[in-house]
Amino acid sequence: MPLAQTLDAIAEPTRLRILDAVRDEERSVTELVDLVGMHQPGVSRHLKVLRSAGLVDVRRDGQRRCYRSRFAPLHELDDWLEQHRRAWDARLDRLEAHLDRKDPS
Amino acid sequence: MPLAQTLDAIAEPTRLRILDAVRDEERSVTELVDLVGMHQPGVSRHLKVLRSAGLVDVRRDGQRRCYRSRFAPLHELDDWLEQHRRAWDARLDRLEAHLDRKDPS
DNA sequence: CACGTATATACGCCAGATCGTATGTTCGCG
DNA sequence: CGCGAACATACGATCTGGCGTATATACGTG
Repeated sequence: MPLAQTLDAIAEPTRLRILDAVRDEERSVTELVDLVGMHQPGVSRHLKVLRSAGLVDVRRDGQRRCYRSRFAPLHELDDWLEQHRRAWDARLDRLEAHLDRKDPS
Repeated sequence: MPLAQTLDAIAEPTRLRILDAVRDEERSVTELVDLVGMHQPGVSRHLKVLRSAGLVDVRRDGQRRCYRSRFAPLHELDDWLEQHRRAWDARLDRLEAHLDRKDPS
C-alpha cells in the first residue's frame, strides 16, 4: 500500500467521514449511507476505494457487508509524518543552540 | 487549517514531492522546478496550494523566493492519526483479554 | 422458485483539477 | 532607464473523479 494511495483515499471528505465512522465499530453499507447522507452506490464506490487502499476490511454477515477500519496503511503515513516531525525538531534544536550562543543564560 | 485542506494538499503526488523537498532545507522555485521535472508555472501553482494550506513558508531573497516546510498543519493530521491508533490499540487489548479468558496462561 | 433486501457494477454527465503556453510583475544590474 | 532573470498569474484545453440513475448480483424468507 503506497503512501500516495493512502493519501488519495483519505483526501476525499466523504471517504474520510466513512473511515472515521468505521474506526470504533463496524458498520453495514446501509448504516453508512444514512451517516453520510449520500446514495448507496456512491457509498459503495467510496468503500471500494478504501478497500483497495487497504484502509478497511469487509466481513460478510448474511446479505450485509460489515466494514471496519484497518491501521496498516496509516502506519506508513505515520512514518512519513515522523520524518517531518524529526526535521522540525532538528530545526528547533538548531534555533535553540543559536540563541544559546548569542545569549548564554 | 482544517484537516481536509491539509490532506487535499498533500494528496497530489507532485505536491508531496515538493513538500518533502523543502522539509530539510529551503529551496527556490527554480530548484524545485529542476527537482520535480515540471514547468515553472505548474510548480508555482502547487506552491500556492501548499502555501494556502499553511504547509510551506516563503522568504524573499532578492528575486528568488525560498520555500520551507511548516509543521503546524501536519500536527492536526498527527492528532487524527492518534485517534485511529488509539482505536486500533483498544481493539488489540480487547482481543488479548478475550484470548486470556479462553486460554489463561 | 418467487420476491424483497442488501450491495455491487455500468453508464453518462458535469465540476474541478492539472497541465502547458502566454503574459504580467518584481527585482538586480549595468 | 533598459534588459534579463525569477516568479506569479491568466487562459484555454484536457483529463480525472465523484455523482445520480439504472441495472446486475447475492442472500434470506416464504
